[in-house]
Amino acid sequence: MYALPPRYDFRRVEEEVARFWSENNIQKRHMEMNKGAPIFSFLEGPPTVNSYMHIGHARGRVYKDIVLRYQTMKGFDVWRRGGWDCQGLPVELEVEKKLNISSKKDIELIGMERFVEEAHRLVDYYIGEWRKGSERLGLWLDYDAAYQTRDEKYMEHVWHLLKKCYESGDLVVSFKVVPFCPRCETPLSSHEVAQGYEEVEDYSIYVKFPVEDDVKKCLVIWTTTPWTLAANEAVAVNPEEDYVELEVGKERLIIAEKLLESVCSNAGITGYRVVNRFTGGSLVGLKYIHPLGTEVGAHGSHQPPAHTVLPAEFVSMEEGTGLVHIAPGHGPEDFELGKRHGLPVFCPIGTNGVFTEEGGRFAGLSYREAAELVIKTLSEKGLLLKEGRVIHTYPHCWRCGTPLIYLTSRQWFLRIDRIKRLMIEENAKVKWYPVWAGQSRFGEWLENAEDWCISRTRVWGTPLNIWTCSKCGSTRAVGSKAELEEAEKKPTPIKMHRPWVDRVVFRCGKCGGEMYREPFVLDTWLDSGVAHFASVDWLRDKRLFERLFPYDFITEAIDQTRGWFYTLLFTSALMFGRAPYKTVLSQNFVLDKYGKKMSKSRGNVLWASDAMDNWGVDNVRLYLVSKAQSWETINFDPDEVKQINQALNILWNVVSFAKTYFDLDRYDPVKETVWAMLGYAEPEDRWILSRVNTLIRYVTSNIERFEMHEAARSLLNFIVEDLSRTYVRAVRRRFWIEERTPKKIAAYAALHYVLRKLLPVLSIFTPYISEYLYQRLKTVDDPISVCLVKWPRPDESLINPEIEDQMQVAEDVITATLNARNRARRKLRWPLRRIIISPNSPRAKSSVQALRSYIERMTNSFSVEVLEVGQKPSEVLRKLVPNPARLGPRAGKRLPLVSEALSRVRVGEVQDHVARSGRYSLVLGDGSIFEILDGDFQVVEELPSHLVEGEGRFVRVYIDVSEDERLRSLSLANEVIRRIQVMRKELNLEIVKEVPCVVSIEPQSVQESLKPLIEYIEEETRTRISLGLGRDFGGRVYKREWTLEQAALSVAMLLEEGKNE
RNA sequence: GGGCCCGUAGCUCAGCCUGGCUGGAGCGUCCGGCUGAUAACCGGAAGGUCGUGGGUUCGAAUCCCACCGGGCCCA
Repeated sequence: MYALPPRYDFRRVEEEVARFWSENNIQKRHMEMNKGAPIFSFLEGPPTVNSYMHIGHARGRVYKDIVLRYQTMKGFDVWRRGGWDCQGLPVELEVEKKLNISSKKDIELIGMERFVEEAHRLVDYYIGEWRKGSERLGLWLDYDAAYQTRDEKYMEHVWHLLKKCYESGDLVVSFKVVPFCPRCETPLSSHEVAQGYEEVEDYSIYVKFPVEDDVKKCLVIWTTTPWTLAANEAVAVNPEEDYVELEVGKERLIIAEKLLESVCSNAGITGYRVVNRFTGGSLVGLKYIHPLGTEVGAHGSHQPPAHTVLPAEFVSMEEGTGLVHIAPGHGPEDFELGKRHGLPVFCPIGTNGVFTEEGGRFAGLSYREAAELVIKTLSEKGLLLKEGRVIHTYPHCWRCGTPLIYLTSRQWFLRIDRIKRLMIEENAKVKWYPVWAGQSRFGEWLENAEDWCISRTRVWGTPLNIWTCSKCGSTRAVGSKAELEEAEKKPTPIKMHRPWVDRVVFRCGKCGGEMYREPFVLDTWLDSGVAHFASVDWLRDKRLFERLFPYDFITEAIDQTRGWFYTLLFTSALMFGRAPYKTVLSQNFVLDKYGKKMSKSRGNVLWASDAMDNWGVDNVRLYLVSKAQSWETINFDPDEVKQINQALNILWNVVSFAKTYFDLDRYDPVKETVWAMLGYAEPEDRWILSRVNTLIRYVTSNIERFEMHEAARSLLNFIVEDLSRTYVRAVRRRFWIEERTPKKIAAYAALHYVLRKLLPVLSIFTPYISEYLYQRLKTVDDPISVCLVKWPRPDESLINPEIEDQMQVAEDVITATLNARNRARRKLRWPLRRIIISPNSPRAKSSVQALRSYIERMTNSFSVEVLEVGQKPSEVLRKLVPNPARLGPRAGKRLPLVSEALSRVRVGEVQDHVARSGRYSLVLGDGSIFEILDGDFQVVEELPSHLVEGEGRFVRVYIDVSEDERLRSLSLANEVIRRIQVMRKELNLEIVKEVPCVVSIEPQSVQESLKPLIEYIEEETRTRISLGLGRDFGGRVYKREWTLEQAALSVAMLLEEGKNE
């Protein structure tokens, strides 16, 4: 027997269900249940396996799972191969940590072989952890066939793409200023840079550049990176703007007119005089003395236009001095300007951020150390106008947090110009959720996208497949592993990873020289970016790809707009000329309870496994989904997760309640279907049957629109409000009926139907508890697991908007009645003689009439009286009260007499008379007559003492609290029943067990009044009652005494007959 | 500096697209009740300048503009 434990314990549920799934191979059967049906293809964005799954990852994975389960249940053959992103800087950093090393030099020291082996081991470990965690979370992907970006078969797709681009001219090498992380010693792509902006405090210095012909005259520049001054080659001005020459003491300073005030206040210049004014254009060509010319000797050989003023449109009048220091080696814009004017590209800093020999006096210093020395030197030379600090946003390495520096270096790029328009057009065809994520955000990003720097000077990654001849410089691209076999020198066995691939040497086809591999590895975003064709091994067999591509659905967090969403589109545009996905669901992050970003340094990271341990998989899943739209951030608050647990506990209780009575009566859901029992259905049955079907329709349409939170909330609301609060409350008494009446079975059928419809829908959100409960309710005709059920379709024939409307009114009546009872201190178990309902509208009236008996039942009233719309009960007393403002002046001292007379006359008569003739002659107590006019009085309504009012949205309810003997004894009987039930409960008796009881009540007269109701009490409590008789049964007795409103009650319950005493 | 999202009760969120009944819900708090689903459940109450200021309109939480605050993305 599948009895339900008394409380919902998620640990127990998860354990049992997980065992059931694994023993019956449910995951595989679920994934294969629609083989051959139309395909729904999903492309898994591969998580980087450098660490454990945290709650943010879990959120994303829950959305994936919900969609995949839904599409599966809808009947699609869902493609859901897993995938793991195995390479790249993040993994390297983790390996470094494990090996306790921290730089590229250290890697060379321990040897690349060892490093790469360790990387493999680390990846193996985390893949295992991620799979375990994901499966526990319920995300059912095809993990056995999961793609791994480190596999040679996978990497060959990257090579294939690059070779194609090499041949088409889309892959180019060039010198460029790129952002470097000096700690990781590798350049970052723009989408990596985009992820690392942080607010920091930096130097803010104003520096004087003396003009060569007139050293008292200085150009003033502003910079936040003093160390780049060592590589200064020019000063740029905006030729269109006006500049001024200031006299400050003996010096003359040149700055932009528009920035005059801000510079003077920032640099603390007072007492100046404007002596000259000219356009920026007139400054062009002016030669200046390099402020660090003597310290950095290389500048001696730099010929004009080096160290002169150049025109540049980008010079802004928003900040700085209007004169911009130009270091072509250290700034992208500087580089471009330098290229236009033929400036030397001077870059005296290595990729590790340390000045080289070219750096002269700064050689051997890190850029940070150099910055201080630069400031000191300038200060000594009298060229430092002002040193300050500024807080601004500056890009940092997205993985290690080191501030980036811009350096010139030789890098490999994928050119965007050929495909840019195509990408924009293709993106417009993609369905984005929400729309703005695609149109505004991604669209804007695409408009501004630049060439993609794909080379990285690291170790653990897909190697760049370009070999260059050491003699003549010609290059070749290698497109596959097999091609490596053609090499002149090669290791055995050949491996595609570094360092082995570096040992492959080709013979140059042009000059016969030796060709060595370009020592780069590739941006890891390129690895995951080719997943659309690499994950299905396109190179070896294109058939699968052709069935899946473009993918129906992908979903990742919003940061992937610039990451994976972008690189997928980029490579797909290059390879196939179209977008690789049709629908993108954008998600957002999980923040901590206080809205703070979770980070290891802050120590507030919540690991998915801890969350699952603490609050349960189902609770966490439902919480994450129901809290907000997927594209909004959520603050994770454990207390709120517990609320979800409470709601699921209510569902548990409902099933437990149902199951108890189903078993008791051997209810047969196969024969006693809702269709068979429909003729015996009560209004509440027809209502819940309609509600559940309306719900399914609503949930389905919300899922289709990716309004998952709305779907989840409507489910929760249905469980708590409709199913538990309303329906179970309504059918409880029917369930308690002892005989197997059709009306009871009709309720069983309705409840069984509702649960059987509900659980599969719920299972995509909370698979564990849904499965657990499904197991207790499924019939022999049902699939073995809830995960193998088809998505329920609403039974349109059961949808009945009319009864849903009517019930809304009925519930309103019930609430209003309970409200009135509460005020009148009339407990629900004390029956009411009658309630009177005054409806607000014809619709409310007809609803009340239709559900009259339901309302009687639920309010414990003998009768329901329905008035006309807006009508008051006839017992409402109407009184005339004087309006003293009007009557006072006229009646004077007679006012009390008038008041008294008004209270005596018949209200209707006075009203009619006044309405007809405008006046009424009032006979006062002293016999005199007083004329009252319209407006002299008001009509006030007063309820008689036996009526108490309660107000609802649709009705006003008056309860009649007057009592008679019959009502009183019934109330008493109910009090007795309740006490006996408490005792049964305390003894934990079986529901069906019948026990003998002695009930005695003081005073005797009250006990007498109970006599006719003994049978009723016996029926309700499954007891055999002796009233006030002998105190001993001669067995073991449980006895309790109670004080009721009007009497003292004592109940003795016989436990075991005939056992001693 | 530019783009996008958000700002409604103590907390978490609906409502806004398509202007109109007294701006809702859950949780929390307080009061009361109920009790064979029971570490549940029900009723009631308190609690809101709908971020601020303008504008459009007979009417604005809702549409428009500006500003303030928070977040994200880009410079």
